[in-house]
Amino acid sequence: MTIPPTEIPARPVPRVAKELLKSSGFLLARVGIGFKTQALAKLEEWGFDPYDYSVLAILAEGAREAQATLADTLGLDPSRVVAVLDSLERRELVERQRDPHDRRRHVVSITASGKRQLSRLRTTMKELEDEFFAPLDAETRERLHELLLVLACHHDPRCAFKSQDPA
Amino acid sequence: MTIPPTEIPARPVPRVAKELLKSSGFLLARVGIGFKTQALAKLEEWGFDPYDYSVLAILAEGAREAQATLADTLGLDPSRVVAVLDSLERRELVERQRDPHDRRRHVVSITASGKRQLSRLRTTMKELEDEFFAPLDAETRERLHELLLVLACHHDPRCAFKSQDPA
DNA sequence: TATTGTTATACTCTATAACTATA
DNA sequence: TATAGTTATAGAGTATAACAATA
Repeated sequence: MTIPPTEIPARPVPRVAKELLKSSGFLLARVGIGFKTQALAKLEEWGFDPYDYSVLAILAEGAREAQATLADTLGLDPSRVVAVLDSLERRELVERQRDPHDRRRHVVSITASGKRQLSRLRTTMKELEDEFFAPLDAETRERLHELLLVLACHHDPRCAFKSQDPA
Repeated sequence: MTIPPTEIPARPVPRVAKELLKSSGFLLARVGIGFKTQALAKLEEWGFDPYDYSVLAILAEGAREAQATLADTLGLDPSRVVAVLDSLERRELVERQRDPHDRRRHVVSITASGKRQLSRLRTTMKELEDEFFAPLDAETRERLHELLLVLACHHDPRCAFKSQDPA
């Protein structure tokens, strides 16, 4: 039962470098990717692709969008948007119609069925968040949210809350 | 110069769905990936691959590791660790030696040159962080760091600070 | 027979660029 | 000629599994 004095223990506890744990950026990336991984796994269980939820959420708010606008919003190449919409349209969660004012354009909108699915996804994501942020109490979570929003807005103007009325 | 009243404005401001901005998990993922993207771009400017910094940081602390341990720590398949180490060894930043106690093993360690490079990378990453977190004052940054560490530890035991002394 | 590190294969993802139809 | 959407091609990245050496 004596452990032989090898140079390297057979199963040392693998640990992240302390240097990296001191880096807020590293932690931010690691935790953020951790959440995203869990979220995508959850969505996949329900038969959804990575961008489905975002697209449905955008359409539920903005009503009707051209595909190029969706591409801008999602930060995605227009050619990739096609595949996402094909998949959503096949399941009748969104609709494409020609814009009568410019027949090159497709106007995309969410269907009633799409809204119902979105509502379910919302619930699922809410549950996942409650689980993920469980170690933080409500007040702390709120504080964290504020900080993240500040950073998000600072690095991407698309995140800015702002009423769209030009009035 | 009159704007024709098309159904969809030619260039609407693309904005992220409000629903998503209300989600802490979504913000966390987005900001985290944003930082990682910037960090990788920075490292690439210096001729470094994504895992180079982590590997050097681990070796600088833990001295000598078997490749399988590195794989565990990095959450990487052993076959991928090979390529990372090949690249680092070619540049003489790390060394591989056979473990005399078990000749199947390679004992990996950082070289003097590797330590110098690590020091430069450290500085670069520090600069990037200062830039990235600029909208937050020092105290707030510290608070954010604490929260992230709590979450990181909760979801991955490898993040736990713990003295390795079995004493 | 099991384990360490390595190499080879196959698959997925995605960026790019050609293509059509409209303007 | 330029733009919106689509399709096709090629390249990078990665997971998987076979492999050689050692235990």
